[in-house]
Amino acid sequence: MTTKRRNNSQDVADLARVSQASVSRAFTLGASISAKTKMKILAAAEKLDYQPNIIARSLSKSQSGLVGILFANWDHPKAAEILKGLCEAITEKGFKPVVQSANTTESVDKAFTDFLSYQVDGVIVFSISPSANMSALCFRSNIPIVILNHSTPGINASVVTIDSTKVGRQIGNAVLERSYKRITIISSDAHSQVLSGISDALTETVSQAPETEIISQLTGVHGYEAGVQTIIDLWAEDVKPDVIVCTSDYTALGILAGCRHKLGIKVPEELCIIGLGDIPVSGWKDHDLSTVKIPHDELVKTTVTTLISKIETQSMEPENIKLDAKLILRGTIKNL
Amino acid sequence: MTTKRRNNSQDVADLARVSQASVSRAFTLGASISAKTKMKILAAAEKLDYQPNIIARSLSKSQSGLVGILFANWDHPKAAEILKGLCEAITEKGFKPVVQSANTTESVDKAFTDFLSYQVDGVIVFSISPSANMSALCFRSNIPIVILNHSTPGINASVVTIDSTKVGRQIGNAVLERSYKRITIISSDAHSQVLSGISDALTETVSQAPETEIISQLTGVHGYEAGVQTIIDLWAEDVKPDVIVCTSDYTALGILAGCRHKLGIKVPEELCIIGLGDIPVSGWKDHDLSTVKIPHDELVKTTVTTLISKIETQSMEPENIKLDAKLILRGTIKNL
DNA sequence: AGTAGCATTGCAAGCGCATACATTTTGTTA
DNA sequence: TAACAAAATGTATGCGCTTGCAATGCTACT
Repeated sequence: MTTKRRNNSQDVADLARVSQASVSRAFTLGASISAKTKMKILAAAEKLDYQPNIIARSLSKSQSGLVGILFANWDHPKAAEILKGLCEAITEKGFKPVVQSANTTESVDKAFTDFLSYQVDGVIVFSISPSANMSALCFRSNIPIVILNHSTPGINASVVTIDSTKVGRQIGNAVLERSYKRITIISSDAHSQVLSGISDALTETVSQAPETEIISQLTGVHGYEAGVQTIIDLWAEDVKPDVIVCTSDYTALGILAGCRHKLGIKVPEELCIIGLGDIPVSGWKDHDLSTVKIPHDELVKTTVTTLISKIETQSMEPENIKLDAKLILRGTIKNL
Repeated sequence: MTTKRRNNSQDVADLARVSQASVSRAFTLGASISAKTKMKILAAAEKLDYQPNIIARSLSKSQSGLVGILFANWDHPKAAEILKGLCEAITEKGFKPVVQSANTTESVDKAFTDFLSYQVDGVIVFSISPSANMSALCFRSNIPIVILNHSTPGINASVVTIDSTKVGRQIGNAVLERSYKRITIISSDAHSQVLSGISDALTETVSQAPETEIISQLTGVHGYEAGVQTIIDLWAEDVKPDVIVCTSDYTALGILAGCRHKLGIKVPEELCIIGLGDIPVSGWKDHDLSTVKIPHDELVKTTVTTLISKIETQSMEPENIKLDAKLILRGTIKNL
């Protein structure tokens, strides 16, 4: 079967008896063309199944209309929601998202060179940071980068995150008000921007109250099962905080389950548990977990808006944007 | 700031003192070029941050290397996993995924025309079907379509789904073996291919056993809260099946919670509950829900493989591929 | 009627790369 | 060493579109 060529603007031009340039103008918003010939051209285009070839347009305008999304953390509880938001916002701005999955250093670099090859007009990175090399390369190539939910110093890119310092203070205050004393922090990712923000602010806040202290900080604990095991281990080692702050709801739920079903620890009387993320399950009656609601939607929109504005103004100035998250107090912390 | 042009193959050619064509060859696998000049060119390219411009390559080869993904159902419990799998498999095959979100008829059509404009080499559609118009247009344009997890008759596209008929029979047999008699089917999406397959096969299977029947079939019930409410309503109306088959785990979990916490119905003694999807929560001790494990990974890989092979062979022949799903019996059905 | 001034259209030159074809270089064999 | 095949390289054209510039058509005004 001979693959028949798609119709191009010349074909339309021939049918409509105009020049190829006029066809181009008919499909360019605000171009100089009379209503009459435009009609004629659109009719011809319709007849020929013609759609402008964006690849060719990209080439001649030297901008692709493509935005690269580098998505690292598919296990994030809101991964789908976030990616959906990114894609929709990008589309709405008249760009198209090209999605790459990557989490190792090499694959991230590979993804970036691919993006460069595809002439993306900008890049959004979720939950990971590009290498210094790549961010420098993008900088040289005038391709703005916005990083969502992660941050590495010394990188030439804008960053959008929650204000984890504020969150840390809020947690600290909530805990103090309820006279909890001994705190343990459990996180999955030691290098998380969010963790260090919360951890620092929490430390600072509680250190001002007598007899209050952070007795331990565990890292690399990730997921429900790990949570169950962790609380069992802690109690076995006689490390008994009365507050556990967890940078993941799943882990927090595991800890909660361990307390209730394995150890018979009374929550919130004996132990207060605070998660992070407010995944739907956390709100279910069965669990009723105190947690931090992260304004994902807002984060996502801000990320896209920031990137597109940089693309359009050709600005490579890095910005650092922090949005407020909200502490939600449910059954796993004492009522006041 | 004057945006400096990215270096192109001519720049590299000049630096390496070769022709532009040779540069092109240096970056084309299997092209006729000596190792020596190739080295020279790659060195020059390195020095100039040069990467071949894929947009230009696409134009001259008239194939973009882009695969459109039309993603409709972001609420699917495995949405992230599925999209990740699609993106990674596509990338691995040397293509790039362009993701569009769409669920209304108009937005789907819009997404398709966008895909056409971007000259995608193929399209994957998740959980929705393109309009007859669009699928015909793609057919005319030689752009193969593979639909994952959905199906509409009379569409010129390939389809990859689970073999829901088999699942229906398995459920039917499991239920019969345990002497449950009265069945209710609850689904979110009345038009789901999966639902009708299961429903038909289940009906057929149980109809061969005396006194066994499907007493009711509810549609449009979606999510945990809806599940809770549904079971309450059923009992209030005195509609009391002893098996509930649910085409969503979330809904099934809601029903389970309603039974245990609101109505005091004993599961699995008085009521058997079977979900669909095997989301992680279903496996947790707290719930231990019987369900159907869908081989998402395999579905995804098959989808991509099928599409790419069609792209490469220029085949527009629709295929209908069905994969086996596995019934997982846990605590919400009686042990044998 | 003549013409300035503007809107519309056509013409042609790229955008960066691939590739058919022509030409040169290399390697092989008698 | 000559002669020829094969490999490497160069030349030139086209992919489908945008856009600067030139040519044309139209309107209104003197």
